[in-house]
Amino acid sequence: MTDSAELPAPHNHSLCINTALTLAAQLCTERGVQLTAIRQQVLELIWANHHAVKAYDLLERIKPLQSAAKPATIYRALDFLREQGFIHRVESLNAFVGCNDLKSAHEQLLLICKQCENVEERHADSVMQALTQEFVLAGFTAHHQAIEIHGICATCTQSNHIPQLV
Amino acid sequence: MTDSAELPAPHNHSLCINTALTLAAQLCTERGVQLTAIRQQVLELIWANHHAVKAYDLLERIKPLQSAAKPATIYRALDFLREQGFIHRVESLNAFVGCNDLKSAHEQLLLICKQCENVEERHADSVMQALTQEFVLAGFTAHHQAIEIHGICATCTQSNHIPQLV
DNA sequence: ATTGAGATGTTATATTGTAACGAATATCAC
DNA sequence: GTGATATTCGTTACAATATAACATCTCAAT
Ligand SMILES: [Zn+2]
Ligand SMILES: [Zn+2]
Ligand SMILES: [Zn+2]
Ligand SMILES: [Zn+2]
Repeated sequence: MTDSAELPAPHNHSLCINTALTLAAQLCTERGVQLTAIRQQVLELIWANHHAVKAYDLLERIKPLQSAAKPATIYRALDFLREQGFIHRVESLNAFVGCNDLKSAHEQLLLICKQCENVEERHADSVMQALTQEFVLAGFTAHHQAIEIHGICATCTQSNHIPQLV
Repeated sequence: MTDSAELPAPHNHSLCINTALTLAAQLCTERGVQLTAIRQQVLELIWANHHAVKAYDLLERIKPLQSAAKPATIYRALDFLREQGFIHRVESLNAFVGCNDLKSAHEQLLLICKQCENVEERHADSVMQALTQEFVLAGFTAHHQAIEIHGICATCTQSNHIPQLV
């Protein structure tokens, strides 16, 4: 079931979803925290694609499942999912995206495509090392990092160069 | 006129302000754009210290000078100052800070202290080079970058280790 | 059964940011 | 100078994002 249009590259997105949900459930059990229906549904909605999703969009989308949902419903679920490291907040978009590496603690380096709106998460050691050097030089103790790059992704760059069929 | 309390390190902050305002005025002339009273005042208010300032705080602070000021007044000035590269938006705080290097085009790398709230701008070539490599690897064309690191600055780290006098 | 912790429901409000349109002001060609 | 043009600003209204506060529910441990 490959989905071509809006994904960072043609790929089996069901696998993305399944992996994320399965691992999240597993980690919650290990940690003795509850992946409640609401939390699970919000996580699944976030993983609908690789876009960054806005809180109020999530609210609209969850209403069919949770008719009582209010802003606090969403923000609480988002808080939980962030605390557990299941999602990242995209600061420059006021939006949220699924984390693609639940197994390792890591800082977020996000490549955000202006055209297709996909967000690709990378884990560049070289960048992090250079950054760490920079902190140390400045005597700064880092607690949390947000690295967000806006531009055009590889897929869009390619398709921009291919003449349209229609 | 050294101000000790809330600055990244004891320094002559009047110099920060003067430099920023003088250079901004100069660049506006060169570019044929207008540094109007409102814009100048907003820039000066932002440079009151090295904190990131919120738009609505600026609004309150400018009202004595511009009694007709409304949200749009501030946001327009902020848009202008950002277009001209005189300030940076701190995405993770929804706030704004003066740029400390008006002479060179550059991406923003901000060290944000949770304790004193000062924001220090750095220009780390090593980080940017590592980042660029990462883009190229991913086939990504970067247009705009935001690198924001939250933690504790050198000054606060030191003063935390010094027993309080009171 | 009682209790306590965590999760959710609910209402209200705070904070951040834009759209739209007309009036005022600066700029430039003539 | 005068009029045409673009830019800036005043003003109103509203959209979008996020949190506070308190009541209620659930469920497991005692
Ligand atoms: Zn991640
Ligand atoms: Zn793209
Ligand atoms: Zn700068
Ligand atoms: Zn500090």
